[in-house]
Amino acid sequence: MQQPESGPRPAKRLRTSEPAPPPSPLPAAAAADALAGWSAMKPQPQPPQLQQQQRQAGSSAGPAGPAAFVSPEWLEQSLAQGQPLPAAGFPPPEEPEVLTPVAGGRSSRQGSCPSVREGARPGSRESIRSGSTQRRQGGVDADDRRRWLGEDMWHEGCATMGAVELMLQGVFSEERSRQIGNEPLVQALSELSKYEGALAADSKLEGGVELGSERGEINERALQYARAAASVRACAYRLCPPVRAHQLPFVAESTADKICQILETGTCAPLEFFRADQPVRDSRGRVRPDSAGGATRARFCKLPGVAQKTAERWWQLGLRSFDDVERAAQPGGPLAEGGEAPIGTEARFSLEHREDLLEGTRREEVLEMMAAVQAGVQAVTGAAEGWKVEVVGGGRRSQAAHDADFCVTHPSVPLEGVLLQLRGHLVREGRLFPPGEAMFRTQHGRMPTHIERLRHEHLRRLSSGTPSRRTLDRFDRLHAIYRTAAGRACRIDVIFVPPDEWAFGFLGWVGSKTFLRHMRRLADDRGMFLNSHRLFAVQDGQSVMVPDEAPPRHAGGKPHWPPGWAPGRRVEHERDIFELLGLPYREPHKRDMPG
DNA sequence: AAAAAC
DNA sequence: TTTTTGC
DNA sequence: GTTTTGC
DNA sequence: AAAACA
Repeated sequence: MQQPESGPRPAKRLRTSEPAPPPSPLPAAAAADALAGWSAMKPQPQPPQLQQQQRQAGSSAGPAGPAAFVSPEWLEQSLAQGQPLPAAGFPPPEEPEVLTPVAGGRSSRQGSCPSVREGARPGSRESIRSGSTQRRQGGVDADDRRRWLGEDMWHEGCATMGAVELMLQGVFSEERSRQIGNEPLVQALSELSKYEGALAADSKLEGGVELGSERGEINERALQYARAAASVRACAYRLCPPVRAHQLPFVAESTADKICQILETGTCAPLEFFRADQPVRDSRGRVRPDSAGGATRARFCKLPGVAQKTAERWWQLGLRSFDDVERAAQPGGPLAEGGEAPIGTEARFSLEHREDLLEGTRREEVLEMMAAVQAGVQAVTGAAEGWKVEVVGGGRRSQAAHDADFCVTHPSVPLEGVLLQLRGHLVREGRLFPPGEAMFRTQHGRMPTHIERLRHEHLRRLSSGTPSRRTLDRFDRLHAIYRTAAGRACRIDVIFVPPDEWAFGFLGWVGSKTFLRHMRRLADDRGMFLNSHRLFAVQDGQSVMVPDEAPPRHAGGKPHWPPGWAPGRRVEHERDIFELLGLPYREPHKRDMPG
């Protein structure tokens, strides 16, 4: 009933300090070490047939013309949407998906206590028993929480915590979710999130009318689907219809409906519209402006150097495939020099090398790049010992990664300027495509004074309540394209993290994005401020570092040292950050919340 | 926020 | 000035 | 009912 | 779209 990974949390060792990370092994050994977790993971097994069904649906696009057969689901969903749906996603109901009732005996109570649930729509105040009895946050009752989380992860506190904290008790592993049988649903919700994300172009003004969809920069729909996808991935039992609202965190009526449709038919209305490049409708049945071309625009966005704006522009020029874009970039075309919307250097390169870039990075390529970074920092600093180069990002969480990310540190060599030297070194060695040819961006020189800036930002958030623009981290970073020995082009990111911020930087670069959002929200709920550099709290109107200058806060913002912690102990490992936040530790491969 | 492309 | 950049 | 949603 | 808060 304890958190399986965190071990006996209370009886933690009490250390003073051990400032220096262990010296780094030779490149090859370091590589093997960093990737040790991979060997435990198996190559992708077969996705269930649900996915094949979905693929087919996507390929034969087009709205429902004079369809020969109309399935009940098609009719139902078309009516719900107020418009005819693309017929592709609604095959004749020859054989309804084999969906056994919930596995493993946990289903015993499923649907068997309607007394609480039937009238328990959030809309009806009936569901909230005058507040006194076990007022639960997040709408999910204790039984549902327990079934969702699974017995292994469940503990007393889970019954009453907020939804964000509850989510962070979960295990987010694609492998686990696939074994349970929920991964196709996760993929469908994640796909929806990506389509929404690709639309996020600032549609503030159009024809002088505020469309009001975007407040600030967060895309609420993409966020919502990402949360739902994460919630499903952590679900301990196989979901099968009917899925009730509030059966799992971040799934209420609307999402539960879509989940049921996906489980029953393999798809749902918005998914089919996106896949067919058709505009989707909002919950009130109105066509959402600028929502056409979801599938194509999301595909364009996969190229480094292409994001929402460029994807939308290409779509509006009538381009529907990479081949179209390539033709348009030929002399005389709209994307050529002097044309209507000339293609940028980075996008042009990405287009040319799309076969490499879209395939993702293979294990051996990650190892090759890591060895090159390791050798590079040794060469440019003359320090042969002590460098730590770790794989972070998706490559650390799972086997599949679209790029290679590395965090680099050294216990004693100052990191200032090393990034620029490394960059020059790798270009001279012919390993990086040079600036002007491909993506080649660096950020450096922001580390001096960064702590004071972060304190300032922390306080500004508190006082002004301004949504305030986001601040990315201030580490020296390189974002570029690496040329492997075999001549393949791979996206690479290198991040220099000072040793005293290692745990925070590592955590922030391992992700996942959705996981970090939850962690940072929890810190906020606790009255703290977490970023890739530090954890902060407020004391006497000052921004103070946790745990160096003040104890962490717990529920209600109360200062409290967790078991094993006392003034003087410093954050050295990722696990320390989980403990300060009162969370069970999760290995990187269990932080794979989909986005 | 800041770099780079425009 | 606009667009993209990370987890 | 209103605000927040990551940094 | 959902949760937390007022």
